Amino acid sequence: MNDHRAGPADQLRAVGLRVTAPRLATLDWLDAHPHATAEQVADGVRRRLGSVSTQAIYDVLHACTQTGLLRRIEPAGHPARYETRAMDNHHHLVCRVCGRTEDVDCVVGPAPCLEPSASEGFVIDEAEVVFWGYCPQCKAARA
Amino acid sequence: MNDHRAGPADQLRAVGLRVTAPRLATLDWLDAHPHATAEQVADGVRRRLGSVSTQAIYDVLHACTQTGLLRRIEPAGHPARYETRAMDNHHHLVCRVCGRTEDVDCVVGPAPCLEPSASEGFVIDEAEVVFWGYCPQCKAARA
DNA sequence: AGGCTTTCTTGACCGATTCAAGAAACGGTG
DNA sequence: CACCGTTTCTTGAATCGGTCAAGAAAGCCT
Repeated sequence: MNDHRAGPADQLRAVGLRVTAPRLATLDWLDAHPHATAEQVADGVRRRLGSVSTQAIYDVLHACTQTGLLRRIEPAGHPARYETRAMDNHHHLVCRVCGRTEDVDCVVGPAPCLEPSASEGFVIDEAEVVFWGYCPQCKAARA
Repeated sequence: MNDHRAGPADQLRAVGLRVTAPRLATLDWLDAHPHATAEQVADGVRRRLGSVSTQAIYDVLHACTQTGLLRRIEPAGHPARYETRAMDNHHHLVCRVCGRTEDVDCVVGPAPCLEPSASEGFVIDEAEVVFWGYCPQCKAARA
């Protein structure tokens, strides 16, 4: 009834998507490897299923993103990354060099910087916060 | 001595870049048309100078971004945009449909959401905030 | 099991941007 | 003020991440 702690198959059914091997493998892989790129997901899924087309991976990621099962993050200058933590709007910490991405929970209480001063007639529905910096590895590599 | 209110030529000299027609035209155009894409900059520059290679535009934008004369914004799913307001870290309001971008001054006092809760060993040097929504035109078009 | 619809495979294609080589232009110097 | 070395611009090809399109295969409702 609820999709809290529901397996990937139930999650898919809950949003009206068919249950297929590429989709299950993608959701499983992303649960274990958050913030993976499409290419990394493809690698992981193929390791489990054998041959799967690149297009299928993109289709799966797209379908799951649109239905809210996945969240897509697109850090400037890096390929898009995906994560299963899609419902809460937490933020991200991104390495400028390698693109490594980590979760950051909301900083200033529940709703962070939402509500800008002047909105120019825009209808705003999301405030995205990205912290930019250098991960430990890349920081060490440039010294 | 200071580059406050200095013309584009002085700004270029101040950061050690040669003064060339494509650079002056680019900075002028962006002063008048903030948040323009590379293509829009190319159009504007060509309107003033005649033929200028696309690569030259990218080189100019790159050089000026690296030296701090320009700031590059890269909204997910849209081509990069550039602006001359590079020094203060204000934020942006982006239309999901057309990519139109507007400035938003800092919301919660001077330093907004900087300093995340857990930083995973990262060295953080910037907090980027993007407000996503629909501009008046695109909002009207989908009704 | 049948049949409609969704999803996957294959392969071409795309936009935005970058790389690489040589020609042209800037600007400090004699 | 002409020279020369370095920076910048031109030309043309290439790259990356991702999308489009058509048909084959598979899911799932009855």
